[in-house]
Amino acid sequence: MTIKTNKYPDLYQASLELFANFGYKKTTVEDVAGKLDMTKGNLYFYVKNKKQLYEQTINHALTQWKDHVKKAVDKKSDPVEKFRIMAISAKGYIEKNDPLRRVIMNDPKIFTLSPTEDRFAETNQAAMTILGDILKQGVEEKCFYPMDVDQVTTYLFSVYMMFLIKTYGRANPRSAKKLFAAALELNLRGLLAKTNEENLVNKTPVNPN
Amino acid sequence: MTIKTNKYPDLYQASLELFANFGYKKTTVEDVAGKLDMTKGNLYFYVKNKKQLYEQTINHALTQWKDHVKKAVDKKSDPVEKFRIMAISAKGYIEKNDPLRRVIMNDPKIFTLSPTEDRFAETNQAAMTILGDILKQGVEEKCFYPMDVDQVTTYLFSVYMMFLIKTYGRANPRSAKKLFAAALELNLRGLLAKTNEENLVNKTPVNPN
Amino acid sequence: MTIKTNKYPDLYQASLELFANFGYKKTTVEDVAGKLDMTKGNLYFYVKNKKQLYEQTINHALTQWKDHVKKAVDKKSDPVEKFRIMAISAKGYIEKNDPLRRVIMNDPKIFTLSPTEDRFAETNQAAMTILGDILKQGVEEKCFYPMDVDQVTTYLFSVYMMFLIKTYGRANPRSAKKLFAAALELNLRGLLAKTNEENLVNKTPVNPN
Amino acid sequence: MTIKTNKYPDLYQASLELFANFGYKKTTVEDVAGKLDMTKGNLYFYVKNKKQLYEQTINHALTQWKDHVKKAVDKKSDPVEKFRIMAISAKGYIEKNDPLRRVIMNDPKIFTLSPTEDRFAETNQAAMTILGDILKQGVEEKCFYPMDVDQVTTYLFSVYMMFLIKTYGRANPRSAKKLFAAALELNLRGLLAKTNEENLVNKTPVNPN
DNA sequence: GATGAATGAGGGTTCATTCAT
DNA sequence: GATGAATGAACCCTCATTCAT
Repeated sequence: MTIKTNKYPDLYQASLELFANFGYKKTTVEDVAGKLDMTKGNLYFYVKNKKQLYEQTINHALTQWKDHVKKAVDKKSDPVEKFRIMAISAKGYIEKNDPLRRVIMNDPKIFTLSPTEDRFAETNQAAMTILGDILKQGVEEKCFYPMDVDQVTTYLFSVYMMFLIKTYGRANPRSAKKLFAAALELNLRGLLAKTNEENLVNKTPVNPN
Repeated sequence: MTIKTNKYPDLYQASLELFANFGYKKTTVEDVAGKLDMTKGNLYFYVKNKKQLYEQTINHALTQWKDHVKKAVDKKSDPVEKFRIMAISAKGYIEKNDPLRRVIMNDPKIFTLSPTEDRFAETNQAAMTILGDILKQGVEEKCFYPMDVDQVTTYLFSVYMMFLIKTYGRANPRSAKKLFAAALELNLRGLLAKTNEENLVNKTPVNPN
Repeated sequence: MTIKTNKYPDLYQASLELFANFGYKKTTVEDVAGKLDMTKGNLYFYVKNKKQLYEQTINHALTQWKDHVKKAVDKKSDPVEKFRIMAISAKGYIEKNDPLRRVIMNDPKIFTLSPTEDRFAETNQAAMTILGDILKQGVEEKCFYPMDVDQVTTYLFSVYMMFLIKTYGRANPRSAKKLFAAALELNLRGLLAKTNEENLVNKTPVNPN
Repeated sequence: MTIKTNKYPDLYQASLELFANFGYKKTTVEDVAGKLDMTKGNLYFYVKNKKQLYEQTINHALTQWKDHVKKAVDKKSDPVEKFRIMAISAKGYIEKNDPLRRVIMNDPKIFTLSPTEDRFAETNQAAMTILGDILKQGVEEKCFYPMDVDQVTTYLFSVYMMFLIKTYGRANPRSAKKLFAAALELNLRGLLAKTNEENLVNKTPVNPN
């Protein structure tokens, strides 16, 4: 009795890699099928059309990313710590998941600020909530300055995403690291209430690997 | 002697609008020719191929944007003022130039952090220099904290670009304005040396229109 | 001993409706299976292939139509009466059996005059015989003019079929009724021996409902 | 200086023949292009898509048929003569234009009684008008019985079309001829006012070739 | 400068049919 | 009897690019 194998994980992986390497247009449905050792026709048994294959693939990958960060953040209790660990774990994940990074880089609309035309609204919202909760907590506990949490959340989320996407995997990693550190410092400087600035002293090492 | 009318301005405008509306792939060479009341064949007299048409068009538009900001910045002398006016005039320009904004939104690679594969390296560099000079001056005059100017320049430049692109033209303008103000404050808070924080009081109105 | 339910009646009905609505080409085997709450694969247990499914379905429906007319005709004895009742009952049946009508409308080859390539030769022959017998009887009894019965049978049969198919179910029913009456009158005028023309006075009402 | 050759006549002919031989579905756009010694791509320069190619082709052919009949009818003045010559010339044309006949045979919807969904409404209307005018004239001149001209026109038109289409080219031509003669006689018998029945004596030979 | 026509290389989709379980 | 999966063969249509005139 064989275990019915769920083909979607493989499917999403193959698909993500191809879209990353060749972009949406140049990736053929036949390419994807070929990588899975199945025929074009059969691929259409699992997926409605090329566009949907693409969106499902990305959604799957984004969800995994978000879950990974969420898990890391939940281990800390201090907002500043949470903020740092969030930034670091998001960075760590995308550093190692190059295909996802490249796909996003080619399709900037994946992170839109307008929920209307956001094909991944749900996933993106869930991810933003992680950040929003940290800021909210920080403001309540007075370690962050009293800000308009929603606005700052939106801003920081979109900025971080694009920043991570564009920074890693390219140029030399050393300069990427410095860039990341500079950005993190700048933003934390901005966030902190003046009385708390001693927090700028780095408690969590930026690059844990 | 007849005045030979230079067709490129019209060409760039038509092209930009179409690429903005339909994206690179869906915009056909015939669309562009049609908008200019010429035939496909004739368009190839002016332009080598579709890709080059696209890049020339964007380069043209980016250069105009940069010149507009440069002109505004040169009118101020104080670094904080310069920083503010830079942010505001860049924002003002893109707010009114929707096609450019939409084109960039569809092609995130227009602003790359790696100069290697940057098709608009020259123009982007020139634009970044404007920002870099402001920061450098600010650090020298000790109104900004002593930072790694190149890193921060790179970070802020890319972050601002993407932020502007994604924010304006969509959602309601009121929320865009608030978002912009929050971002500007956050970044200035981060930049300012502690002794200068009274500068946070807004001297230049954020929204001059 | 379980009562094995014969699935063919349902199968034919579902099939007929789908072919009527979408035509042969656009009706997929999966559509038919779906309407019967079975899978494509299982449908192939009952039917050899799509083409055969189509032909069986039509043959089934044509046979029922023919039987209905036959039954009505057999109740009369006078040829003129028979002719009229034949026309009327055929019309009545098809008026109420819209799917059949639409299928025939989409596939004119169902009624071919050449028996060679007639996929429904047997059924069509049986139907034509009903008409032929009426004419023969009419000629023998001298109420119809002395004609070449086979030719006229063939002509009238095909003409009536196409006429019924094309007339009913569409446009407004009132005009259809008038059209039918005009056709019937024209043909009866043609058929009648001159001495019998008083028969044109309608004994059987054209529209008995 | 070469004369610019209009490619449409060849195009329509090639197209008509292929659609006649293989039907709409089985005729490939590539088949048509091949027959014209051009590429698929170039065919799309002349024609929007397959469906439109088909409809233009048929419309062209129907129009030619109609014109041919119209020309013949216009040479006569007596309604009975006109009626006969109309029937005969229509028959003669379709007898020799087998591709058109076969195309129509495969697509019964070409002659619809409902103008709504008639893709060839205009052409069909023009053709019906020829018949309608004859009947009207005949009624006015009292050689036809006083009928509802519109109804009878519609009936006779659709009946004749289908009859011609289905009769010729198939089976043996001898039986076709007899069938046609029988039909014509039947219909004329029906049309004639009683006082004019001597007209049934055939003045125009049925088969002039 | 301008045009109409031609080319050719794809790529996405659909579906009838089969078959192991 | 029934199912889910797999196959494979078509076919339509798009478009960037070229070029003779």
